[in-house]
Amino acid sequence: MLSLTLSADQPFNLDKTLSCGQVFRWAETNGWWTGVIRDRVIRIQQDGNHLSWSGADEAFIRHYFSLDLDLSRILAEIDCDPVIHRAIYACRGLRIIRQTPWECLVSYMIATFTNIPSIKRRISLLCREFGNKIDSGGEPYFSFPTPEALAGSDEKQVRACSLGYRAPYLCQVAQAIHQDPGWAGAIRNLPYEEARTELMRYRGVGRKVADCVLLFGFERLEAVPVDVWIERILRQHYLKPGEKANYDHIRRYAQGYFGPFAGYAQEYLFCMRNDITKKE
DNA sequence: AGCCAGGACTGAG
DNA sequence: CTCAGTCATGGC
Repeated sequence: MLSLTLSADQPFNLDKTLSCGQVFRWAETNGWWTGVIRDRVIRIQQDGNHLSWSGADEAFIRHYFSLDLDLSRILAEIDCDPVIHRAIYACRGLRIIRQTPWECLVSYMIATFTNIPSIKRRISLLCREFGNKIDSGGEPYFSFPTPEALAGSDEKQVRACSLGYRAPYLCQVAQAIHQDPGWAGAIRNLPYEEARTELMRYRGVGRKVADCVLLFGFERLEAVPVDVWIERILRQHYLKPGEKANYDHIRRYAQGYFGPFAGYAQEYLFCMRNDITKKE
């Protein structure tokens, strides 16, 4: 068991970070979060400014949770109105996790046109079916399937993970990336708009999925994924009533309004989606 | 029971 | 370019 003490000027909230819907493979049981990263089971707990965990070294934990970023400065920069201010107050310490591009891409392809509990369930089935079993004493855990494992699988078997019409997209992207191991490096070297266009060449990857992958998998903190919730929030609190605005209008508005860390603003607003949207 | 969900694709205008 | 129809599934 390892531990570290967070400095006072470095806000971090483990619960918000793992429960806000950016990652889908962590589960909490009486205070302890358990997740699988690469081939390792990680258990972690926060008690005030104290972080305790097993399954990884400190450098990995700091990197994964972006503890090296000056979050106070980022939050100060996006804190431009009462709506986002309230979200920052409520979710302070939420950090955007550095996911691996492959897992992030597949996860958000699965995340189209569904809800978060279903996404978690489907990814869990996918790992159980195509990942490697990890012995950790108690219940079995499974690693995320490699491109190779998915590329060589039967589409029907993939579909059986409740994936529906997404199954052929997953098989295709797995084959493409298995044949092109340098895909992530190539995208990492491109400017935002070009990286986005490149990601959208994969079938099943549209604007929203591409923005999620850039934000959560490639550290493009200016990326603003616009899902139905973010669109609702922006229309209700930021855009003019009835303003005609398609995806890219809304995305660019948020990027211009919140600046280079607009992705953080997006995630804080998403975290507050149930409190700041009125249903009618 | 029916509506909705971290959308993408296709074809028509 | 916009717009509607369609896609497969489960949560609530």
